[in-house]
Order: sequence, then C-alpha cells, then structure tokens
Amino acid sequence: MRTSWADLAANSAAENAGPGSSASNAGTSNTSASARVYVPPHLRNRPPSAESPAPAHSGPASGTGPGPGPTANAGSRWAAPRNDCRPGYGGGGGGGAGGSGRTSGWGNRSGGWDNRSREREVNPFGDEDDAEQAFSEKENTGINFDAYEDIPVETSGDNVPPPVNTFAEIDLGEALNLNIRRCKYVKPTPVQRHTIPISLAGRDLMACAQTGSGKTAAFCFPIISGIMRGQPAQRPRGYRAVYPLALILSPTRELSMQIHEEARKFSYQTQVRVVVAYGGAPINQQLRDLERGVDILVATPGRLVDLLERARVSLQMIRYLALDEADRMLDMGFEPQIRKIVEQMDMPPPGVRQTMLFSATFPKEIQRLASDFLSNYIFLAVGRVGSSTDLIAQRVEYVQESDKRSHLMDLLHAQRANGVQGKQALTLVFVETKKGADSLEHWLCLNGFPATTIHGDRTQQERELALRSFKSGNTPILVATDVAARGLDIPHVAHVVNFDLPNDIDDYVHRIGRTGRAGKTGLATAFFNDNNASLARALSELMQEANQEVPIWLSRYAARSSYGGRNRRSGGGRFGSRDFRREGSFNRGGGSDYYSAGNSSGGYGASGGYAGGYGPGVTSAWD
DNA sequence: AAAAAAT
Repeated sequence: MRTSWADLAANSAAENAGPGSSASNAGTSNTSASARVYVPPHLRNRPPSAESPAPAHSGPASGTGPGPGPTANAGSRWAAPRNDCRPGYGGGGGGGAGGSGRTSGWGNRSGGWDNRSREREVNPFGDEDDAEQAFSEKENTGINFDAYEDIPVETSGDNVPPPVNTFAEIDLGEALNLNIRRCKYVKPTPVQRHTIPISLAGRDLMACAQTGSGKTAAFCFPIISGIMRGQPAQRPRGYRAVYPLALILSPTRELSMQIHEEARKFSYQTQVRVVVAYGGAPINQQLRDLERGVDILVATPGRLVDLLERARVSLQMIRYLALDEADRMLDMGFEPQIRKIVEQMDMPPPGVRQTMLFSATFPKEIQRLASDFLSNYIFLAVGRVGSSTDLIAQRVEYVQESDKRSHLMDLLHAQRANGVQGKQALTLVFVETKKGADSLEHWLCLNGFPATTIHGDRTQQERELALRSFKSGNTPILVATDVAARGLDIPHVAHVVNFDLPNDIDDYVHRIGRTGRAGKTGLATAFFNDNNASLARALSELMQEANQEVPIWLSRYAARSSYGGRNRRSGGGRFGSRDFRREGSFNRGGGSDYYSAGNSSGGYGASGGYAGGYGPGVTSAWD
C-alpha cells in the first residue's frame, strides 16, 4: 500500500535481495477475515459501556507501532519491464492493507504509556531523494514557490484570522516543525497560509483548492498540532471500540492511502498515531492497526460504516473532521453514507467538533448540503497554483468515436519521441466506463504500448499495482475511470487525455488537474464529438478563463447549445467556486443571520493587491 | 448512464 518512489525503490531492493515475499503473501489471504465472530445487526453499534473491562491499552497515545516498513509487497513484481501490460499480474495475494511484515509488532499491542519509548517508529521519509533522481529532475516538494506570489485568494465569513507568511510565525510544536523541515517545506503554500491560522483558531472551514497545492498538509498540521497540545484524551474504555480524535474521509481508497502516507510523515515522532481503513483489503490488519491505538483515522466511507456498525470504532471523541474532495463526498452516491457517519452515529455536532471541507470545486448545491455539517464557517478559495501562467495547456480535438483509438495512437507516438531518459513520459487516459478501460488497455497492449488500468472492477491489489507501475514509469500509460480523477498526486504526469469527456465540467477540472501539478507544466488533450455537445459551453468558457485557445468549431457548438444552464460552471473565474452565502438569492431565503450583505471583516486582500471581488457584471454571470 | 464505496 505504500506508493511513493521510496517504496518502489525499497521494494525493488528487497526483491533483488531475494524472493522472500512469497511466504508472507501466503499468510495474508482473505480467509482469515472470515474467522471474525459475526455480530448480528441488532447487537452492533451498542454504545461503549463504562463498565466494560478496561483493556490494557486504554491510555492516550501509547507508542506508535512499527509502521509498514519495507514490507513484503505483493505488488513488487512489476520490476521487470515487459511487454506484459499488467506487470506482476497474478503476482500473489496479500498486499492490500499491508503485508504480514507489519505484524512484527504484535508483542507490543497491549503496550500502554510505558511502551511508548520502546516501540520503534519506522521513518516514513525513507530515501525518497534517491528514488526521485531516477527522473533526473530534482524537485524538492515539487512545488514551484515562485508561482505563488500572484495567486488570488478569496475569503469570506466572520472574523477571518489573518494568514501567516512563514511556518515560524505559528507555533506548531517542535516535532512537527522538524517534520516540516524533513519534508523540505520552506514556506507555506497559499492554502496553508490561510488554512492553518483559521484551523488553529478553531474555526470551521470550507476551502476550494487543488490537491497538490499543499491541501493535505493544510489540514493535517493543525490537527496534529491540536492533538499534541490538547488535553490528553480521556477516552472511554470501550470494550473493543477505539476512539479517534480526528477523522479524515476521502472518496477513493487510493486517495485515503495517499493522505495516510502524508499524514504519517507529518506525525513522525509526535506520538500522534494515524491509521487508515478502506475496503477491498482484509479488515483484520486494519483492526489490529486500530487496536494499537489511533488518534487520526483516515478512511473511505464504506469501510468506516462497517467499522462503526461492528462497534469497533466510536466517533464520540472526534474533535476534528476533514472531508477531502468534499463535493464528491456529498454528491448523490455518497451523501447518505456521509450523513450517516457525520449525523447519525455518535460524532459530536458542528460547533463542538471542528469541521474542514476541501475540494477543488464546490458547486452551489453542494455548498448548501455541506453547510449542515458546519458552524459559522469561513469560506476560502485559493486560485490554482500558477493560474496566471496557465501551466496546463488544454487542447480539444474533434474526434469521432470510431477514430478515437487511432487518434490516441498518434498522440502516443508523438509522446514517445519525447521520452525522458529512456522512460516514456507518463500519460493518463480517462475513459467513461470500466469496460471501456479494460478494452482500451487491451488494445494498447496489442499495439505495443505498455498500458495498465485502474477502475472499480479491479481488485484492490490490481488497482494498487497499476498505480505503482504507472508511477514508476514501468507502465507509462494508465487508462482510468473517474476513480483516478480526484486528488491523486502522481508526479510526472505529462499528459492527460480525455479519451471520453465527462458529462460534468467539474469532473473535467479534476481530471486535468492530474497534470501540471505543483507548479509544473502539463498537457491536457480532450477528444470531443457530438456526444459531448452538452459540455461545449462550459468547456469553452473554462478554456477562455484559462487563456486557452478555443477552437472555432467548439465556440460554435457552445453558441448553439441552448442556454447551457445545467453545465454552467458552478464556480467562478480563477477559483473552483465562490461562497454561496454571498449569492443574493440565498440570503433572501432567510439564512443570512451570521452572514450579512456579502462582505465581511478582514476577508480580502490577504495576498496583497488582489481585491477578491467581482464586478457587478461578472457577478451576475454566476446567478 | 456511469463511477465510487462494505462483505
């Protein structure tokens, strides 16, 4: 489940050292999961009883167990680049939520306070630098700090705390500061400059910002710092339940893994423990991780609901709730689960807990839903990194369905010529359906292009393997459904191809955001035809906003499409969205008590110069 | 209509 370059290197090294992983794979099959005692639904979710026998590990923050070190990883067989398009296919079970290499810390699981210092915490930083050099492109955090100065920022809400300019201005604590240095973060990104003070002030937040703009750190730093300096948690002594203090939810398993990896770095040697739980992987290892103690739980909704229904996790001590890709989390597919977790279990209500919502886009309807979870929140919109310089070159080409494959082939041939040091530049191809993904992958392979695919019909092992293989450059083409559209931080993606355009312009925004990340340039090519007519207007507007050249034929489509209301961009201009509380129609609706007249103290100008406003004419465009 | 997310 480790996905970084360092892990690849580590796994590769382990692989070369010997075939030791096969034995451990054998031990992690799914069969052990079924040994769990079945708890009938009516007995599930019983409140933790104070009378229950106290488990040995009920104290706060006992030592952090040995993390998933360079574990025997089921997916490490991709090492040999072959024409086989799914390297490592059938490479063995296990994998998933960590191979059995993790269980070496078993003896310590009852450890309370006294074990804290004895347990050794695996350094999550590894030797990433070495691995990064494989791309011969040293990039530090990958963030182009020079691109920051002109990033527009807009805030609204009551008494917005002023932003900070340096990490030193805020006392996050010594251990956290050390990790910030280890991450080579020199100065905070815009979203961090604003989010951290807001969060440290205890305020709720709705934030529009790209993943890759430092968003994860923006919500992790205050959470970790808050847990470290907060009262030691007097956690109830649940029979088996654990009581995390912070919950971070995300819409895909891979994104949860990614957040977990980052959070582990930020919390290294802070005694703040981060555990991840997601579906598709055996639950037992996740249960053991939880039993060792958890302060911050990163999870996908389905698995969390499962854990809640088994009464293995209680949310009653939650102080911080963060939803990543919040607009996806609140759309039709997810909303019931999220409401269940946030409103119908034992989580403290808004105002008691602190809630932070993040997404690159925030449609108005979603903002309305989201406000149920928030209390007197601050709205923050951060423009794209490098928004003024347009780091993503967007192209739209008219391609009939029947011509798409050969057209893609042309693009890939051109790309191949630009290969970097023998490695082809990474190309991410989005398609509409899972079947379409498999079939395109197969076709690419037949035609000599090493491709793999990630979508929801593949097993979790296959998904993780595909992602690793792509990141490593061994399979430089990844065909993906929207499962990979959001939040995934894959360095070095040079080209995003919208083989099938999405129906929603926000999805398009998320997809092309997989390239041009963190201040680097990228290319996004879309195949457009009559089937995408409904997207024409929004697409053409978006491209205009980004100073991209809009083909004449697309403008004609856009003009033709009847009042594109449905697909109008939900947000505005350089931001993913703007605060829906500022829309006159909403305020007249009667919910305007704490938000008057669409202006607020200290809301603007934090980044200097930029006034954050829209002229009246522009504003009307968003009504 | 499709995708994602629990078993």
